[in-house]
Amino acid sequence: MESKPTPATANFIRHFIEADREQGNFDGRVVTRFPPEPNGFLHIGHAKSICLNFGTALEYGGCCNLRFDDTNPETEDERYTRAIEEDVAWLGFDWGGRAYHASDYFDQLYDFACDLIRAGKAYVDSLSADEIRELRGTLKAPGTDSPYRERDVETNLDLFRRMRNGEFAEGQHVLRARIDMASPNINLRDPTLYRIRKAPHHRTGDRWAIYPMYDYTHCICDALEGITHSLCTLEFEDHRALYDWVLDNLDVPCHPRQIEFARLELDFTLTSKRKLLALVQERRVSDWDDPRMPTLRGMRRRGYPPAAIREFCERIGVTKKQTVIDFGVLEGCVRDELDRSAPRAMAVLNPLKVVIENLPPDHREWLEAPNHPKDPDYGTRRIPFEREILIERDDFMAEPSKKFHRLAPGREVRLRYAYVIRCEEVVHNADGDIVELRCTYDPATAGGQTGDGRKIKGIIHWVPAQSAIALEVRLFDRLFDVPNPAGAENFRDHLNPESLQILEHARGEPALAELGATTFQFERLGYFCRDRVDDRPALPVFNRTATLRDTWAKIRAAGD
RNA sequence: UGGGGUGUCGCCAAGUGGUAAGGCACGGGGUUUUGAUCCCCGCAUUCCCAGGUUCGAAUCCUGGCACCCCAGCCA
Repeated sequence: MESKPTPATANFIRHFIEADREQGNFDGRVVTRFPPEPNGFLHIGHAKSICLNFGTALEYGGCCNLRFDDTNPETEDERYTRAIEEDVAWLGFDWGGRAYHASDYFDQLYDFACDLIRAGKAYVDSLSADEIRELRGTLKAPGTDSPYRERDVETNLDLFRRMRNGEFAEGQHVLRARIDMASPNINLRDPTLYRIRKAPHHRTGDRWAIYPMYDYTHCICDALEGITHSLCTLEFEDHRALYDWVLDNLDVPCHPRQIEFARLELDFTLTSKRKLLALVQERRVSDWDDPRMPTLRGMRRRGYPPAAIREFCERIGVTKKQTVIDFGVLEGCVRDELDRSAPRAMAVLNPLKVVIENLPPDHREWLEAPNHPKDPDYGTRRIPFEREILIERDDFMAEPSKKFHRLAPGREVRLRYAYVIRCEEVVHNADGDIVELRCTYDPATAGGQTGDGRKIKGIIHWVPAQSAIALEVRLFDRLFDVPNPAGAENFRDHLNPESLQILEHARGEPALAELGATTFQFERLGYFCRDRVDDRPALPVFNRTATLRDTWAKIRAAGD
């Protein structure tokens, strides 16, 4: 990318950071954090946050921490933590060993809560959840003070200690901030700080019977880690007042600035952990890393290079307005990156046999082809040229349309990296289907020349019939091709994996295996990922010659 | 008149009083042993609407309109 008119760090965030630096806030440091809750796998939406947080820190010479927001023991699990670390690393970011957990701070969080109680800023409420909701008021009507709001400090301290010791049942008490039940901002109507949970925590076991809430925890963790700019999504805008209230009323080392940005929305794509989890549990997909999943690991198996996802995050920008990004933008980034980095090979999806009549039956000639059209560092591979070859069925038309310049009766076409052939005869079976083409080749046309200077417009890919190996692959439609993303029941109709054979020319050739790449571009067909899906390679991205949708329709029609 | 946000090309997005960047998509042309890539060229007299201030407004003021978020002991 030569010019980057819209870099990963949003300009509106830069304004805040630069204003802070001019005023000497945070000693000019910039420290961010990526704070996932370990209750699911990372998806494309998280990639935006990761790129923003790490990108911003990098831009200002700061650093970015990884922090697991593990304050809800009921939904979280250690396996997610490891997966998240792997995915962030795969995306290309380094948290420099600073991987923290909110649970690391449980003791300090508890002490701070006691400080709040002693300052008369928090109290133990013994109302039920329903009663609390009742007294909270509505969007338009103010709330009402709890009858327990005026409990004295000693009682509160004692109750809170006993809550921690597990002396009470879940729901019996709760610790609340003492702010303002009449606040127009509902988050300030004495929000819950701690609730009783008897569930074991994946890291602290059964050491705790109470767990802190997000609003109380996040700001303190930020402060303790010396975070300067706490970037989060738009729905937390209303929570900023609470974020600031907690820090203003506690003796913490610093007061980070919370800045909100719009979360990613990609059309046709689900970015709701709940729905993705449902897909896995209902076996609509094989697992979280199924290539149809919009998870980072799904995309990895689909063949998306991490650089493409980073570029995507840069192209879409970061603002405060909620938008829907065209899926094509992501695909474009993937194609651009793959065009740059994917080794090339030839394969045929829907074969049509071609017999080259002026070649002896035992003919085998080794032709050399570059593995990348622009980068010689990718080396070359050798392809056997034989009397019988296979070409793509729709590279031949019995009655060519005006714009069609590939093979047709009496016409010539170049076999990529090989010779020009002419179609002399079309062989049909009893049903009238085309089963074979009889052609002749022009020995004078090696190396891209034609000998007599005639121009050949069409170039098609091919595979030697005897030497080629069959490879079963699976075709996948777009990720979550759902007209109405809200309706999960629509999935079934759109998640239709199909398998088919491709014939790869590379039997006995080490080229593909030795290149070390996971994704290859097959000439004029698209990009194939060699990562395994149900023991078969997945066929992921398509170039414009054959879009995924078109190919799908084609395969279906051919299969009927 | 509950509070908090957002409105610039089909989709993103710069712009912060000086006369509408850029990307994607799209259209046209050229190169090409992938109808790919690559390279040119085109693509908002106008910034949600209506008034106002100003020599000058997407940017300031006033009044509307539209859309999103908030009443978890989730994050």
